[in-house]
Amino acid sequence: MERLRSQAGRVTRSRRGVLEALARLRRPSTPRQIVDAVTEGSCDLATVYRSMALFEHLGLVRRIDLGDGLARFEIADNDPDGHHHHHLVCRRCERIVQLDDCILADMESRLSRHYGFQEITHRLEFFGVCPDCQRVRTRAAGSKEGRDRKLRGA
Amino acid sequence: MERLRSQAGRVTRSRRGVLEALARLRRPSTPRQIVDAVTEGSCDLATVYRSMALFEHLGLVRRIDLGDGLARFEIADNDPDGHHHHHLVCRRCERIVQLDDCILADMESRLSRHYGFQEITHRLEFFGVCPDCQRVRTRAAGSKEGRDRKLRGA
DNA sequence: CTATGTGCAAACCGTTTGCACACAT
DNA sequence: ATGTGTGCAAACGGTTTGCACATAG
Repeated sequence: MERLRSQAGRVTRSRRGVLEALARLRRPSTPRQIVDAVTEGSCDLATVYRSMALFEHLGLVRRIDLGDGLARFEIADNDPDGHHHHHLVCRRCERIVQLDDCILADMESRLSRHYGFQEITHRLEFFGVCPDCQRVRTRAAGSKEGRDRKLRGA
Repeated sequence: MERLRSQAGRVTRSRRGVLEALARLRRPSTPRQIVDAVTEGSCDLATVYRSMALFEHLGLVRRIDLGDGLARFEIADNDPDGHHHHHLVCRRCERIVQLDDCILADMESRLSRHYGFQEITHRLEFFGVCPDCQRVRTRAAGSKEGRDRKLRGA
């Protein structure tokens, strides 16, 4: 929030609401989920998109792509840049596990050496069926909110 | 093609054309690129989507997600199932390098043991700036076709 | 007071679908 | 002959944008 103030951004009710909502959700969330989670007053979808663009730019938020065509965002509350993580996502319910270490740094430097590419980054997600969903043959076990799309695995 | 015939699918001009086009392109291609590459006669976008869905189901084609919101497909000419690969994609031009070994199998089994997830798969892509594009400060070096969207890196 | 942010509605764009016609078998 | 596939155009759904109004500074 101070980050905003100092960087020539205005602190509005919407922006505060959106950021609080995202913090409260405490998981990678879609713009739709975010508007629904805003408590005081309401907030337009367009505003969420615009805020997310801004926050991402400021490094307050990270965009996650799970390959189902929906944008997801999560708070980048860890150290600003040095740290990123990947996810283990249940194909049936919404469960998402954070994986906190990433072993791909040396992979990247090897690729750089081998192919001459620079500024290499990566995108890595794992998909599977979580323990709860293994028990319930058919459908999601964990959460109650409506499923949107099936996640296609790698 | 025989795969189609045997599996209760009809061998039509469109399907042949689409598959040939994809083979000729020899890289992960968007539906748009595929229609444009069909030589004999023309083919509707909808047909490409339908054919890709079918071919993917038959294991003839793989769907690639590079995170720019466009579907891409590539021929799955390698062995049907045991083999998959990842990509190293230039953020500026269309260059895509195939990475032929995947070191994540044991990572998956570790995740399975640790979190209890099953049927684990993954999605892994690397992004960077290819050697040619490093020389040309501003724009794509390699190919001539119009850029659609910038690829957001991991 | 004024520049920035917001809501609303329309535009966009890739993808999917309904339907009547075409064609492989 | 007939059931499957195709083109066309409309529908869809997430995201983006234009514009007039609201508001933080």
